[in-house]
Amino acid sequence: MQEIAPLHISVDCVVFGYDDDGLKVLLIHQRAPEGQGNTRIPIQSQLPGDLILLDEGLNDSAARVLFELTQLNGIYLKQFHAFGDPLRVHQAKDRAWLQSLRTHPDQRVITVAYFGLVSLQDHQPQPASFAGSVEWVDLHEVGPLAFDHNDILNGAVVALREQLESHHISFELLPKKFTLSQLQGLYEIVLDKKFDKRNFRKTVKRMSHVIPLDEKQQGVMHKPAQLFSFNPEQLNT
Amino acid sequence: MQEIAPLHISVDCVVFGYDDDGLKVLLIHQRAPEGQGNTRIPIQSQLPGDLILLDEGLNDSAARVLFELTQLNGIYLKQFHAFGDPLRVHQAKDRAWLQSLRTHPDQRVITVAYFGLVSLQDHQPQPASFAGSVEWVDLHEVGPLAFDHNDILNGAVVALREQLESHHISFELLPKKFTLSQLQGLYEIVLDKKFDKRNFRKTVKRMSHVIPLDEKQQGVMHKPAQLFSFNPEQLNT
DNA sequence: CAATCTTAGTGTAAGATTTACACTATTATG
DNA sequence: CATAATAGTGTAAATCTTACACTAAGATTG
Repeated sequence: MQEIAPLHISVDCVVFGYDDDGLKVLLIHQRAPEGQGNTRIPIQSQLPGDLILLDEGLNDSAARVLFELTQLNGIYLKQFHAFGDPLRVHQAKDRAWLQSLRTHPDQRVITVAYFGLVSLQDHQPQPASFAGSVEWVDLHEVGPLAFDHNDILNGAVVALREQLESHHISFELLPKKFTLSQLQGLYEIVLDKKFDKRNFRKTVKRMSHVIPLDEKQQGVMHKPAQLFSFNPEQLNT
Repeated sequence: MQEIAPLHISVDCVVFGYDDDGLKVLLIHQRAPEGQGNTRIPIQSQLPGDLILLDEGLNDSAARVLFELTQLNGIYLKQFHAFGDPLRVHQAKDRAWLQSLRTHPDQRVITVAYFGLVSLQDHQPQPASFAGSVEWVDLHEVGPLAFDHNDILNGAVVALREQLESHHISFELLPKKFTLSQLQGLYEIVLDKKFDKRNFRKTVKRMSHVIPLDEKQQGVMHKPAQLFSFNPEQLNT
């Protein structure tokens, strides 16, 4: 019987953050390891991710890794695809970084990718990481990333679009109390498509999981909007 | 730096086969290994799957493993989920089988699951396998499977339902030339839902990738139906 | 306190899509 | 040539979607 060499498995998280300013992704800017002046490591950005532990489930691993790298905790995380090209971590631009970090830098790594959703108003927007600086980057301003992380990001955007309407996940990106204009803005930015205000509101009123509150927006220099919230009881209808 | 033990990775394939008789799944019936009378191995059915090779991409691996186990070749295969519960291959019912088969039977295995689609009329319906007998089992008659394969199967059914309408994959399950009644029957069985014949046909006529042929059904003891085919050029519209 | 700025909030009519529904047509068979 | 079995077709009502423009409420400024 053929002996099969074992491989490494990682998780990578594409965390989307939303506020009135737009849709962001959480990236880690690699930091050159200290005391290694000899190797010139090109500094790149990458998605938060790491190898999974020996007895850890995939979902648990994604939550742990994300917390360790970014301090984000308890957010919505959903697996969307496994990436396993044998050469996905073997491009020249990535070798030096891996050599500074891993005991087996040439080992093939298969990654299970998750997308996560966060309201930037309800979470600290600038978490810090020991592995490098962490920042929210506008989706349209993401440049070339390490490894195959641009592919992973693109896959996450597709998954987000597909699930926004079918899976009632928009509330993960909004503050607990939100206005209908915020909800509409979210849809417009994620789906890259304009909606008519009146028609959008008609549609929302048919959704039983969006419930109006007896409360108004405060501190805005215009007519304050009514606030709404999602009813978690009805999210799976 | 913490040393991370490498893990095993497998692929598992949920192959759906369709004919006028209904929707089937391809299962492998485990065969007790020869010359090992001492261990009582409970014989179970399972999905075709195996460990991936060291330098093999995930999609390639799924195609290879499926071919090796079932002789099926060149069929539509799509990844839909990775299953990684640390205990997914460690239930009592599965230990004996793995011990007869693997050099490291206690090693954790993460599996990347694919669903496949096949027209039973266009493929040999009873492929043979060295690992055991292979059979098409009606979806409603699938009993308890080895490992977590019932979970994987359920996930595949959900993925198939979600993608049938949005991704134009129905033609993978039908013969190259098919009648509108066959197409309707496929939708009814996969989505578990009845359609009105006239309304269904109106909808299909709006699909530019379903093209009528100048040909009729033969050998049926009733009015022969017109045949249609899918235009692969327009499948991504 | 009046004027202005800014976004919130609302209804209707036309067009498009979806739904419900029943009979005739064509071939094979006995 | 009668029967059995499925193919194939149209219309009217109901529903959903779309396009579209003005008034309302509060904050700010002069």
